[in-house]
Amino acid sequence: MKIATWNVNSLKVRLPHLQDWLISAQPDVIALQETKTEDANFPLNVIQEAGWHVVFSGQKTYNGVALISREPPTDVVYGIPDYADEQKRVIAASYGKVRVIGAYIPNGQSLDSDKYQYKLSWLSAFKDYLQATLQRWPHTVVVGDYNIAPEDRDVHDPKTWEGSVLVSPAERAAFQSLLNLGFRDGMRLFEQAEQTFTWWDYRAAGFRRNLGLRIDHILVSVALAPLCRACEVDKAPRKLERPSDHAPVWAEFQEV
DNA sequence: ATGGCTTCATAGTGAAGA
Repeated sequence: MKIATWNVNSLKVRLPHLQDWLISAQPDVIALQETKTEDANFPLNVIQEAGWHVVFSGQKTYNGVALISREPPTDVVYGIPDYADEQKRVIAASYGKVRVIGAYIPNGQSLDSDKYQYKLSWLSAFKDYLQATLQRWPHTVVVGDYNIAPEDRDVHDPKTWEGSVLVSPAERAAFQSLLNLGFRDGMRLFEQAEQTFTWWDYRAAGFRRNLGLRIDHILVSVALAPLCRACEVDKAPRKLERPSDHAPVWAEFQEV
């Protein structure tokens, strides 16, 4: 079973890239973030006609998440239960015994911003949600754009990023507290090349110079981790014309 | 160099992203 995540930065713009990637990578489930599409405008027919199931939760201009799958989803849950949030950032579903949560964690903007406080409280609610999810579904993967680079080795130039969002001690502590619930950082289950990133700045030729961050993650529950066979970034879509600034990340699992 | 580029909403530019 292959589970992937991709911040597409507008599904409308990236639909051709997504269609190509679904064919070339053959994921069983892919979580999308930043669809930036109201549900009424979601390209449902295009995806269904290509043979996929899809559930989604979107809004105008910002945010928006979706889960595309080969098999139909069950027990679909939208948002974080009991956490009022107008921003469409979370969607979850089961595929057989495997629970998949797709998330677009807030960016935070800057350390002195209200959005940073929103990010930290959001992460607190998300943690409670993951804890409850694990109790019901031991085989859970939590994928998406976390907007957190967990360690300095996940940052192209830690000095440049010091004092910014995505790398602050509080954000990194929140990420660690998610792992402490009983998850592994999927990519860290395997050897990765130095300077392996999932996002590169559009500006200043960020991708060509590998000025990136590793902020898109696949968290694998401890029950599922022994079944994980690989976890990698696919940089190929980032090289296309008019790419998303994020690359897809995928993990392969032996059947549960 | 607090910019660079890209998106959306708009019909000039501004907000936001990371």
